[in-house]
Amino acid sequence: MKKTVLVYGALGGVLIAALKFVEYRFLILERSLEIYGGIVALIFSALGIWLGLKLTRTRQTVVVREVPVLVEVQVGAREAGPFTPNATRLQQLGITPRELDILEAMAAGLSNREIAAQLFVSENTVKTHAARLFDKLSARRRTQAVQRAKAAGLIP
Amino acid sequence: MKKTVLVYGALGGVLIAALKFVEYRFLILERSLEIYGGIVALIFSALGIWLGLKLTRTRQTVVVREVPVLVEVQVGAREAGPFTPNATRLQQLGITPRELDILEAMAAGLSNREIAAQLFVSENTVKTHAARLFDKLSARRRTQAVQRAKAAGLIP
DNA sequence: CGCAAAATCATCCATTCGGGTGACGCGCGA
DNA sequence: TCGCGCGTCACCCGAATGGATGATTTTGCG
Repeated sequence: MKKTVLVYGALGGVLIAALKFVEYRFLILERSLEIYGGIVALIFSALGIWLGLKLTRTRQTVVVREVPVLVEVQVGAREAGPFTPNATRLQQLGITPRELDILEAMAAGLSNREIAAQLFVSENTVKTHAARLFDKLSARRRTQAVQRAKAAGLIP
Repeated sequence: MKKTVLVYGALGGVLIAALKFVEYRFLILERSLEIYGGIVALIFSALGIWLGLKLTRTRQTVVVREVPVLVEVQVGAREAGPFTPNATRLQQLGITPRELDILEAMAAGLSNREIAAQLFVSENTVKTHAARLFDKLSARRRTQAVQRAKAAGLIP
């Protein structure tokens, strides 16, 4: 909600400026009021449309058609075997093996408590590992951490 | 669709009339140019924004023709073009377009508050959508929801 | 038009997360 | 042997999240 207000505020500012500008150029002409209004209206509706589109990008219409899929295609050269995390990136980020454990469990959608139970440690321990992970991954939430870890190739 | 066009047409007419009206009333006043222009600009930018949002909302227009799907494994989702969520599964789970929005934002690691800001709704709304999502995905946590959504091919 | 689904917003409450801090033990290498 | 990295655990506190409802508005469709 605050954002909308800000947008409108900025819009207002631009508007005033534009008005001042246009005003000086058209003030000479006599019957320019309609033209003036029309132009302003056009400009601003275009602007509005553009703004609306801009704000809600990636809103592509989903035209989906189900096609019978018989065989799964191994698209990329994804190895069929077990996933091996990118060791280079692991070292770059300074992520320890234990932290990787927590990361994987986290990506599986487990809560701290469940991770603790699975790894036979206390919930507090999981939390410290998690905190260090967030720090190293520059994440503030676990979903974000998972997302970045996936992007970095640390987890499948 | 035709209806909407008609509505827009009528709206345009009304606006023109309103413009004329306002014009005559303000023509007497001397320094009304800014006010007049401002009003017009405001109206039309608002209209434009609304229109833009409206137009880009035509998602889900074409729905699926159900085809028996035998095997369907979403392996290593290579970005071979824009991702299209599995509409069949979407319908099976009864997930609405808006909920999908929340799901995507959630997968991107955003907090409820951030999602609310991005989609221009209140945090409470995001929470209700999220709650319904958890219900439909049988998830208890957002990480779990994301994980299952990925597994179901709902998100990249 | 009128219904049903979807979307929006709200409130209350319990749980979970995340941040910060401090501490202890173990193994390894300088 | 000492320092250091790593793993472990604890406590506190504020913020975020999830659950349960209820309500209203918008929208799509017959």
